[in-house]
Amino acid sequence: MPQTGLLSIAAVEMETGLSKDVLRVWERRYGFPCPQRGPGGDRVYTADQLVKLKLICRLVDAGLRPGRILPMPLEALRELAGEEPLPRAHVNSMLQQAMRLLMEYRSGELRRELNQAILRDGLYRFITETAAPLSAMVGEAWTRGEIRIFEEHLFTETLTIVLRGAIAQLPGNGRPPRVLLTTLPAEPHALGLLMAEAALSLEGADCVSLGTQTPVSDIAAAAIANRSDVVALSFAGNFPPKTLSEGLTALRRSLPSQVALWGGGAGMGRLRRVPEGVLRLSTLDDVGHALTEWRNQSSQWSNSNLSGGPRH
Amino acid sequence: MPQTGLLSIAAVEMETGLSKDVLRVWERRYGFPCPQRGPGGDRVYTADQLVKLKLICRLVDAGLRPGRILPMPLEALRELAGEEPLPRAHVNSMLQQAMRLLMEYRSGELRRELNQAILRDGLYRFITETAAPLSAMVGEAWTRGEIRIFEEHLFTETLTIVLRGAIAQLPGNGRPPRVLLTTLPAEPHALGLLMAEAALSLEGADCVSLGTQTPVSDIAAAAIANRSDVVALSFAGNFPPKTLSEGLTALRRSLPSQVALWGGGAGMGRLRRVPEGVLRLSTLDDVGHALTEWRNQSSQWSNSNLSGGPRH
DNA sequence: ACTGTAAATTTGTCTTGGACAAAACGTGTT
DNA sequence: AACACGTTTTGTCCAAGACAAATTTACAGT
Repeated sequence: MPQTGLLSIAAVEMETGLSKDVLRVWERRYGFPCPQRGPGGDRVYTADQLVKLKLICRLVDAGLRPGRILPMPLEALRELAGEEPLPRAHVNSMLQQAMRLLMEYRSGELRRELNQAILRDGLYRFITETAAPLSAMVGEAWTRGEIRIFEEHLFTETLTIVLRGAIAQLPGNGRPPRVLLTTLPAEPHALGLLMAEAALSLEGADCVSLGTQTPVSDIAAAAIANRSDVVALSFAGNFPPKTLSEGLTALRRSLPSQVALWGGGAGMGRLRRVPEGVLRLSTLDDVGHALTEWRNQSSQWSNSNLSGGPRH
Repeated sequence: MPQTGLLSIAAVEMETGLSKDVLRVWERRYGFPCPQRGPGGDRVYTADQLVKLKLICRLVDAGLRPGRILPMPLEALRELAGEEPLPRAHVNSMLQQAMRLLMEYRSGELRRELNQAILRDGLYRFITETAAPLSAMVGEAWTRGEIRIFEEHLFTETLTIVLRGAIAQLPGNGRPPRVLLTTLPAEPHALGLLMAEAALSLEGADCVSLGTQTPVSDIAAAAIANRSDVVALSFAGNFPPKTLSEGLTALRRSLPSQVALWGGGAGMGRLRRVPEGVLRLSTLDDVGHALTEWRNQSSQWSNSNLSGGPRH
């Protein structure tokens, strides 16, 4: 059925991150999205409604209230979005070149270009100035419908190869802290995690990654088995804030108190209040700071106190 | 509040992966899980119920039916999980050693051991005799409850690093055919795909991977954009056969007829009838055969016929 | 004995309309 | 301004029912 451009409520949930409950209650209260119905009375959404919903999600994420913007026509929303202070940072020629290669499906050249950028700028600047902005650009381009899913997949795969290659070449001397990296079960995106791992490994931290989507209780068990000093989680921008907050709180409770809990990624930045005992890393630069901070506090603790370590 | 080990329905959804709807309908139909209620009538689950639920999830994944096992007491479930008839015959010392390292959380040593195995046996024998059987063993051990999810994650991550490293070191001279690798949207497992990519790259094929979970229409679009000669899909053993069959048929229709369609993995082996125009690769050995076959037919075609290439 | 078809069962997802608590907002007071 | 207090907004949860797809079972025809 998806060939016709029509979507079930489950598909819309997947695409937008809005729960079925929210989609239904918005329809009941504000009259949008008001989908057609299939033969069984089930909701069938159009591609246009999906586009508008995604735009609404962006605006809600930006702080606007659903009750205000949901009844508005698409034009008004576009205008609002246009007025949005666009963090469309400096788009240098390197990024544009990469986007062009991607859209022309020249993945081999893209990979070479990225690897060359690492050698030219160093891994740290590559991550902060190329990889991260490029990922954001690709995500936005997909939201705006400028590229197709398979191009986004190809980009993800290419950048993954490049980053993994770079990480593999690092000495891996295994200085403290021991960091356990993963994501919560609702977060399947691995790129942010990989960038964090690269940044941490670069500073000589002893990283172990579990990949994506590890249940909370398993993260805690793994942290203990691994004798981790730090658990680091990554959240994409569309991660539901409530789920995020609850997940972090639950994990903080399950974790021994001497194990620090760090959270990063765009989803983390969107959070109003960070749960107690959790350190927010707003940007990739914060990763380095947090590491230095941890090491300072750690040496203090080990000099003056026998038990435990830094809390966060 | 959950300091007492009590969980909301959302928390259980996150831990188990079962949707709220499923949790409610199971309770209604089978009487389990039957949580206490909070002040507002909302469900409050205990840690014990969560443990039993996770065990049930494993058994359901293994093919047992919810209606049969949900009314059973915990003891009977444990027995079932242990009894699972899985007589794993040929287990050489290398595999046992790897399993031991994994269960003792010595991931660094595991990685070294695996890399050493590549050098000792060669990449091809490593894939067929170590990586593939080991993946199966880990999957079974998880089904039987002998290892926890995070250990399975750690294994997947470690093997991924090793395989990606090996692939990166291959020359990548890009001889035909051009192969596009990915999985259907319902298949999130990447290891099988990675092993296939390694086997194909080893034979000098020109591989491009889209990672996992690409929609059918996007696979077709990508194959055209990439000028692929072959599209290769991978399916884990628990992949629903009906979905598999329909997915392959739909993809075969969307794909230009001169593009071959190959399917591999345990899920593929379970299929009774392979859709027309699809080549089944039952084992990893078949990958090499299929490649040789394709190249033979391809040279015949290009000598005797201007249009198209081999069909499968 | 095998195979294919038809009926019966199982199972996950979707539906409606109501209810509630936490968060955000607005207002008045110190 | 800063703080406490009602008010509105908003996301999540609930119940019980319905349905279609997937699976199992039963049955007929080679």
